[in-house]
Amino acid sequence: MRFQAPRGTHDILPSESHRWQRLETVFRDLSELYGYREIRTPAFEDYDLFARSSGETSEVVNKQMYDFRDKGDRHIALKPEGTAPAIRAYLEHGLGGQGAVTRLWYLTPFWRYERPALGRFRQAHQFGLELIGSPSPEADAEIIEMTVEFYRRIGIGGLRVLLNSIGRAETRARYREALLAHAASFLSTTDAETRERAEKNPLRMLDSKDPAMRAALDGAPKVTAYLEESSQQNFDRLQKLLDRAGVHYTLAPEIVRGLDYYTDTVFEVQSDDLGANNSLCGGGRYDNLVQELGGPATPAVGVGIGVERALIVMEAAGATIDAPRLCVYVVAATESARGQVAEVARELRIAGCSAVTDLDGRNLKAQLKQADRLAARYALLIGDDEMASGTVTVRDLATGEQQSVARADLVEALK
RNA sequence: GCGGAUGUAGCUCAGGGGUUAGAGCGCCUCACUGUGGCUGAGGAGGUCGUGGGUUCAAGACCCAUCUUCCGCCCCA
Repeated sequence: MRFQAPRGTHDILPSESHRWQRLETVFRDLSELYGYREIRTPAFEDYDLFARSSGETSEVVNKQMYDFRDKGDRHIALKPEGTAPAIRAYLEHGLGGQGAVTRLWYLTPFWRYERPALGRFRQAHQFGLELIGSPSPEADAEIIEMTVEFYRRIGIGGLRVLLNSIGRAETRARYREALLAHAASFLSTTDAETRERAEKNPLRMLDSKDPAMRAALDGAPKVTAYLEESSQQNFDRLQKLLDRAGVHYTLAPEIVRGLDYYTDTVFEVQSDDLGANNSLCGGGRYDNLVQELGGPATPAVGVGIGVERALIVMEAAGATIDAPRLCVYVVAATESARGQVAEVARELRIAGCSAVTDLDGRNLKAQLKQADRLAARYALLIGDDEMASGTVTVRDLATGEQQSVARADLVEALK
């Protein structure tokens, strides 16, 4: 029996893990620059945490959760997103203190039971930012600016940043009715599935790919026309702040997001290199979530950035990341030198120089071949001659040039 | 959950009922017993995704199932 990784999951192999490491470093450095601190939450949580936060009728909760009963009959779910666990931990440990603004970042796997396609997996990863405790558009701008800066730093700038405001919960309820009323005649002629979906979440109609639906929504009221005064003011202010920060964005009334907890600002970054799943990241403001999860009324804003999707777009954009190179391969040119080879390798590693040696008694040629394959910068040859003279032969594997270096000077010579 | 394509060597793929299943790349050995890459010669490596069926005969045809890929839905 040969096993395979479960459907929709992937091994990250040595040939690509350095790309992941690079993205992680960029994101971590950026987050810390803005004063965010890392939070790590468990892989699984109480099922109800997600049911309550994302909305019982949302797709994620409805059909995409990996949930199960554990041996203590607890209803558990693998996390399908990162925000709810972060807020749960924030509340559980009183991170907000007496109303302080809290900045959190994380890197987390998440799980959704979906049919795999381009950029869509059953286990994926996301970088997340949560800025908790500020109602100001300045906070929204900070999150969006960081997101755009992240993409710039990994070499995929110039992406579509789509921005919208969906207002407060009450606003949205009124807007939903208006939208349903506009589409009523179309919905009465369409299939049951489409109708059901529309009634469950009318806003979803807005980003439908179905041409008939799009036609039916032609001339439909815009959510921005329903915004309350404070929402509109904040939205205007956010746009000014983004302009000032040099962030290019497009107003996109069709961006509504799939999770119920969003309020006012929502945004998304898209790319054409992702096929049907063109969303690179998604975020927005969620002013009711903290309270819904049992905390004090606390405004917050955040973003989830898809790691796999960022990598796909980087690949398509030709943004390459060099694999780390081995510094030296220490070769035993004669059998009697094997002890010395191990000793030299150990010294070099202490000095911070990566070193590999042959373990299986292979001959000189085979060892050099290994050195070549591992893309080592230098092969260090040690044989009877070198041992007699207390030297090491340093061979530059790119040029083939060799020079004899005294063992005492070796670390210095390799710098 | 629905639709389409797909699975043969480590990798990329050919073979479309008839001997012992092939190629390129990669790997190992030798030419070259203290020198990698280039060249030449030789070699290893396959339950043809899995299970059933049809047939004198199945890698090939049929059914089921799983994977991967793409689309729908949805989203990162």
